[in-house]
Amino acid sequence: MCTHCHTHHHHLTGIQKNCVSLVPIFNHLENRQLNEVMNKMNSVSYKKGETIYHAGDQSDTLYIVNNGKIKIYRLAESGKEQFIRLLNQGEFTGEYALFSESIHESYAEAVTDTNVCLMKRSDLQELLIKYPTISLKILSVFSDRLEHSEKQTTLFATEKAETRIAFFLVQTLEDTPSSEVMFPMNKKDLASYLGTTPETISRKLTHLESRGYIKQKSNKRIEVLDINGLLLV
Amino acid sequence: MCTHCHTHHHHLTGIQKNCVSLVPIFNHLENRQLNEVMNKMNSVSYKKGETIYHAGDQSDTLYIVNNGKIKIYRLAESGKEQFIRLLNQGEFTGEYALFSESIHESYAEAVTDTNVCLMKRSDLQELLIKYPTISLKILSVFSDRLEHSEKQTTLFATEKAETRIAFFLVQTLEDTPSSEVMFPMNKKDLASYLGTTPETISRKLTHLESRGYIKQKSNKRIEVLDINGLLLV
DNA sequence: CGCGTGGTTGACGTTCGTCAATCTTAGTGG
DNA sequence: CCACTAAGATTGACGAACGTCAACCACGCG
Repeated sequence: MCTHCHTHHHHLTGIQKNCVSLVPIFNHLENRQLNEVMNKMNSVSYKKGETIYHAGDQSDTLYIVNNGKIKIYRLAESGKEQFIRLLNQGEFTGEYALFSESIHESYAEAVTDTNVCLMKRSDLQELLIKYPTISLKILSVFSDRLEHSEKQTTLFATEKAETRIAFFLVQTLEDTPSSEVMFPMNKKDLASYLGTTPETISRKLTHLESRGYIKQKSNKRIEVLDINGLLLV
Repeated sequence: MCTHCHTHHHHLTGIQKNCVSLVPIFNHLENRQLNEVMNKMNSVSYKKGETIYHAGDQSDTLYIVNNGKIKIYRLAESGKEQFIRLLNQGEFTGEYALFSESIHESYAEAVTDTNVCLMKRSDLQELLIKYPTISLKILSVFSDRLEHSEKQTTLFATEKAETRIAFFLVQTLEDTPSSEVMFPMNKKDLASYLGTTPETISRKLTHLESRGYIKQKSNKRIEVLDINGLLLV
């Protein structure tokens, strides 16, 4: 209910600099333009577990993660939570509220202590008109997300739980140099991201291990032994 | 395999006019600008059943439906087809290839005889830089699609087949004035859109009818008797 | 009038969610 | 640093939901 029960630290200088210069959608700008963008930013901190926005909240703000992690999730009519994505440093949210409806359909919650930079919709729109290349960057991020989301939908619609888990492992592995997957979330969130339950994840991981495809090192760490095997599940 | 086995009708005048003036992403432009956009457009016709692009195809083109219908679908690793969306007049596709990767991850196929307008990526990007308000329109469409896709993912991940079908009926009903839903596709495509099978759709519709929520008038036509009932399924 | 495609129905097996009991881990306070 | 607690993860037993396969039906088209 309460979206304002967080620690405010407005107008911190130096912090906004990260939000702008480290972020893909802005970091291609020249120095003078970067400064202009920075001046439109505010900054807020949230403690672990605090809610940044609720479904149903009015919104006209772009949120950029300065440091920390934010999880975006939805609630189905049935009340079940569905994990959508984890935002790391430099990633943003608020998009739907910014360009279409002005109320949120999802929830954003700080997973760790988190500092975010804010920009008002009107300021952003001015910037987009003034520096059209920013739009191109955002369009690129959007189309990536769209692609990802549609792939995810197809995965849910057509594949069984074990396949979804195997795919998740392979996909997560691609982002790391090692052969070890480290879950960025607990099993409950992972389960809701994969459209299943913690129990099923446990069972399927055990099954994959017994087939020799993976080795469970600890609760959140898994070593992948046979990628090709996983992909054939 | 063959993306070129279709009837070409390049440089038709008058047709492009529709593509530009009827389309939400362009129709807010002034006359002089509309003309400029029009000059960058080409036009191609496809017969019913022809493929417009394949997953894996190289692409640098925006496709706008001038008339007819196009279905976008994906193939899962398992080979199962998953229906993504139906494009009607004025809607566009090609986005992912345009702003991120340059290869398609989905398939586009003409459902009826169809005429589409084309614009090359480089031309579009020039326009976006020159007229930044176009980007805002596209951003708005993208965020709608993203919203829809994420909602769909949540639906698949958390709700059972009967609920998904009920939601589809209610959602489709919202677009029409009457209390009758007319499927724009056959049961096979509908099933793949809803992540289930034709058999299950049959059974669930029968079940919903026996509960008095709907009445099946014919194969593709369903009258909704009790929306609230459906929403509680 | 027959043929074919698409839709329906039934029987059956698999997958997976649910609930409860147990085990493990991490965090807290003495 | 250890003991205790609470939260999370695992395992088992069970049943519900749904996909699959096959047989059958119905409608549209030549």
